[in-house]
Amino acid sequence: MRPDRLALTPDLANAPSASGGLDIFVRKLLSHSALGPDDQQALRLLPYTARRLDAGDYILREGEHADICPLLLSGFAYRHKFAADGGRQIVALKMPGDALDLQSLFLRVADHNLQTLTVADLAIVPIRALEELVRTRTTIARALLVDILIEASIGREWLLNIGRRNALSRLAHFLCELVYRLHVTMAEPPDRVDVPVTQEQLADLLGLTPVHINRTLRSLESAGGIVRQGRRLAIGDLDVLRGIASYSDIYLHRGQQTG
Amino acid sequence: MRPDRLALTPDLANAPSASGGLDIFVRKLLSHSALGPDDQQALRLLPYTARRLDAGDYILREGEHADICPLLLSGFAYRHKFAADGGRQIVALKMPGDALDLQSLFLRVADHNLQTLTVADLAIVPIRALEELVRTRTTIARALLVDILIEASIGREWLLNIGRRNALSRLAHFLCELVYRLHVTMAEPPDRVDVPVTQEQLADLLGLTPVHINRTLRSLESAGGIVRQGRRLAIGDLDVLRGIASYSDIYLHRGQQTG
DNA sequence: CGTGCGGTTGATGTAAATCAACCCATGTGG
DNA sequence: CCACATGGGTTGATTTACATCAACCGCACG
Repeated sequence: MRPDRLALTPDLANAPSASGGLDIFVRKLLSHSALGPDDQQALRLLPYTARRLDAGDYILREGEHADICPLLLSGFAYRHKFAADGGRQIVALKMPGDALDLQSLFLRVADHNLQTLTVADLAIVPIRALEELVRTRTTIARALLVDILIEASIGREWLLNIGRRNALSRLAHFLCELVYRLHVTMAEPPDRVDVPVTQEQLADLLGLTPVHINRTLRSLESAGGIVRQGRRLAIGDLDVLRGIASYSDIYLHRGQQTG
Repeated sequence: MRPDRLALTPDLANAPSASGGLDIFVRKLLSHSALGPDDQQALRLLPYTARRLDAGDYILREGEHADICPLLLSGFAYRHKFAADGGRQIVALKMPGDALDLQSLFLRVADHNLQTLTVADLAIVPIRALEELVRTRTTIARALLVDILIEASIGREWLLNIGRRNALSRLAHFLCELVYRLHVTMAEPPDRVDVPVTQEQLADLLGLTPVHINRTLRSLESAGGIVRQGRRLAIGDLDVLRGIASYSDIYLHRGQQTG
C-alpha cells in the first residue's frame, strides 16, 4: 500500500457520521424516489468509514462474498466479467452517488468483479446499520429497491446497445448515458464532461476492439460529438451524440417512482 | 384458437385459488431461497386469476404502466426492446415458475416490452395480496428480491455473451442456460429438452442475424450439441454445448441465499 | 389449393477484428 | 540527468466473422 492510498480527507476521516459525506448518495436516491426530510436525515446519519482507493483497485472479485456495503462518493467504478478466452466485458459503470454492492447483502457469491476506474472515495457502511434502516423505514427500503431495478434497466439498454447498434451509435449512446447519469446528482449541467476512460476500457465496455474504438472516436470527433486533446476525452456536442445514438433516457426512470 | 390451446388442467380452470397452481412458482423461489412451510403455504394460497395467452401475445408494452403481477405457470415469455433502426433485442427469457413483472410494482413506466413466446398460462396475482405478503413476511420479501437480483445477474451474463463470444459459443451458452434454468423447477432432468424458439427469435436473442443463426445451428448440430427434426430444435449433447460455451452456472446463484 | 411463415442456401459486401508497427508522454531507476 | 521501460494511443495492411441480398423450399394451415 502506498501512502496516498491511506490519505483520507480530514472531514471523511474524522467525522464519518457527520452530514455532508453521504449527501450525494441521498441526491441519487432522490432522483428516482420521494424521501421525506426524516428519511433523508436518517440516510445522512448512516455510520460509515471512508476509504480512498487508487485507480484499478479491486473492490470485490467474482466468487468472493462481501459483507460490507460500499457507496461511491467520488470517482468511477465498474463491474466486469471475463470470458473463457480472456475477453473481458464491462457490465456496469458506477458513478458518484451510486451504491456499489447492494446485492451481496442477499447473495452469497459475487457473480462479477468490481473495480475502481479512477481514484475513488468510498463510504463503507456497516450492513447492520443499513439493514436496520431498511427494516424501520419502508420508504428507504423501497428507494433502494428502485435503485436496483434501475440498474437492471440500464443493463437491458446495454444489451440492446451492444447487440443491435453499430460501433458509432453504440459509442454515442454510451456517452449520452454518461452525461445523463452524471446529471442526476448535479444541480447544474457542467460545461464540460470529461470521460475518464481509456480506449481499451471503452472497448471492453462496448464489446469492441481498442483499435476499432480508436477509429470510431476520430469519426465521432470529426462529427463534433466529442472533443479530444491529448489523452483527454470530453463530450463535445451532446445534440450530435443524441442524434447519432437516437438517444432516449426513459430507461433511466428519473422521478418515476409509483405510489 | 385450437382446442389443445384451450385445454386447462382442471385445477387451473376451476379452482384458481386452490393449492397446486402456484406450486411451480414456489419451487422457483425455493431454488434460491429457504422458505419455511408456512411461507410456502402462504405463497400457494395467494389469490389469482388464471389466463391462457396465445403465442406472441403482448403482456406489457414499453411506456405503459401495469398494476398487475403476472406469474408464468407454463410456456415461455420474453422481454425485448427496439433500436431506432427497427432492430430488436430480446433482453430476457422467462420460463415456467418465473415472476414476469415484479418491477412495475415499483416503477411507473415499463422500459421494455413483455411478450409470450409460446402459448402460456399466467397467474395474475392482485398486487394488494402480494404487497400484504411482502409486508408481513420478510422471508418472502427477501426471496422476491433475490429473484430480482438473479435476473439482473443473468442479464450481466448475457452482456458478456453478446459482447464477447462468437456466434457458436454464444448460441451454445444460451442453450446451456436454457437447460440449467429449466432444471431449476424440475425434480428430474428431462431426457429431451425442446427449444421452442424460431431462428429469427434466436437471432434477436443473441444479437445476430437469422441467416447466420441458421448456419451456426447446423454447425452446432454437426458437433452433436443439438438435434433437429424438421422445425423442432432440441438439446443434443449437453457436454458438447458446455464445452463449446465454457459454461459455468454460478451466475444463476442456485441455493445461494446468504444469512 | 393456394398462401405464408419459417427455414435453407449461395453469392457478395462490409464492419469490425487481427496483426504489426510505431509514436509519444510519463515515470523510474541507474 | 539520461536511458529505458511502460502504457496508452495511432496507423496501415490484411483477414474474417457476420450481414446483406436474393432466391427458393416445404410444411402447416386456412
